[in-house]
Amino acid sequence: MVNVSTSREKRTLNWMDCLRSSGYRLTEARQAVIDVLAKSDRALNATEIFDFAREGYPSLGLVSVYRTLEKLEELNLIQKVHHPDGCQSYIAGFTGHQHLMICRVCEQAEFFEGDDLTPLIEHVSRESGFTIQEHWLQFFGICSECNNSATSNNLRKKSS
Amino acid sequence: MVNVSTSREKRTLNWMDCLRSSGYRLTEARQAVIDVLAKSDRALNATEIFDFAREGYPSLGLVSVYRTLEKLEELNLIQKVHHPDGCQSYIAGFTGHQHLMICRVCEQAEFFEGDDLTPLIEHVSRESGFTIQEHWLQFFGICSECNNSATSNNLRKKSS
DNA sequence: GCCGATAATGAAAATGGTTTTCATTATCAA
DNA sequence: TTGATAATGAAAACCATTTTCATTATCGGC
Repeated sequence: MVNVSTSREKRTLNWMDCLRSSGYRLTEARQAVIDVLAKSDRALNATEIFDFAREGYPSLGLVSVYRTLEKLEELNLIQKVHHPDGCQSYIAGFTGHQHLMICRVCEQAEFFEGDDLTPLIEHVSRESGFTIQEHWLQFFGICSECNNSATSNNLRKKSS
Repeated sequence: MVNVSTSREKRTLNWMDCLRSSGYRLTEARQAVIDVLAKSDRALNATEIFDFAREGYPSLGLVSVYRTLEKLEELNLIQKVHHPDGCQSYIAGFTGHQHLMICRVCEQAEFFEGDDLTPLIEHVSRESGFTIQEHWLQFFGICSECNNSATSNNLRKKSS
């Protein structure tokens, strides 16, 4: 179990290095986007990133948010998060392919390792003849913190 | 392993019964949409459904497609399929919650049972303190048919 | 079988998220 | 410092979905 917060502070610098060493320029707009995303423990959509980033860099354009997201995803620094209603958001990736668990109350996200999935994949693959190349696993629920405040406080719930 | 094609013919009638017994009217527009979706072995998006359905019922409006999808989903007759690029499509559901395996070549979809997932959910839940309420699992790969034609024919591949 | 309340329809307009275009600006290697 | 060009922000374009609205079709009651 790896919490997203791990070494969140170094991440900003690390990402900028990645961008530079991939031949991309280091601009203020990109830094503003990276600052927001690298520090967040929940997935954010383009508009949210835009709003947060403009607090520190008001001249930022929404287009630059999309363009930066594109680059960061291409470099595997962030990954897409899919929501049941179809909306997309982005969260800092840890390393390689990981699975997400998302709290419906505070929206905090945690990664978990999915090694235990291998037997299922093999089983399904054998039975169906499918060659499985990629998988997608997300859990939705209530994190321990929100669980606790719910028991002590008996309500407090966000929209579904 | 349950193939989507199971009792596909009866499905159209069954869905119309469901609609009626839920107090919805039986209209030509709805039948046109249902005909398409009930017979498809792959997930279709609203525009695809619209195009296919108009072959048999040219006066159909796109809005009615969306409205019918809404009702069918509400009655748990179809389920949403999420694609890596974010687009949404719909496929006939079998019963209750099932997981999907989607062929990247022919787009055919097959359901598989996910009972084997329970230990993983319990494990993650115990370690993280998360109460897991819902999960989402999709596999992407190549189905056996497309696997075969690929080996015999060595190319033939759709866009990623 | 007809009637009438109203659910459902299709066309057009509105909306909202994302992408494209383009002239201007900023970055960074030489 | 300079110059090629990557990156920017604003505005327009796009595209899927939703809303609005006047018209039409369904189906229970007569």
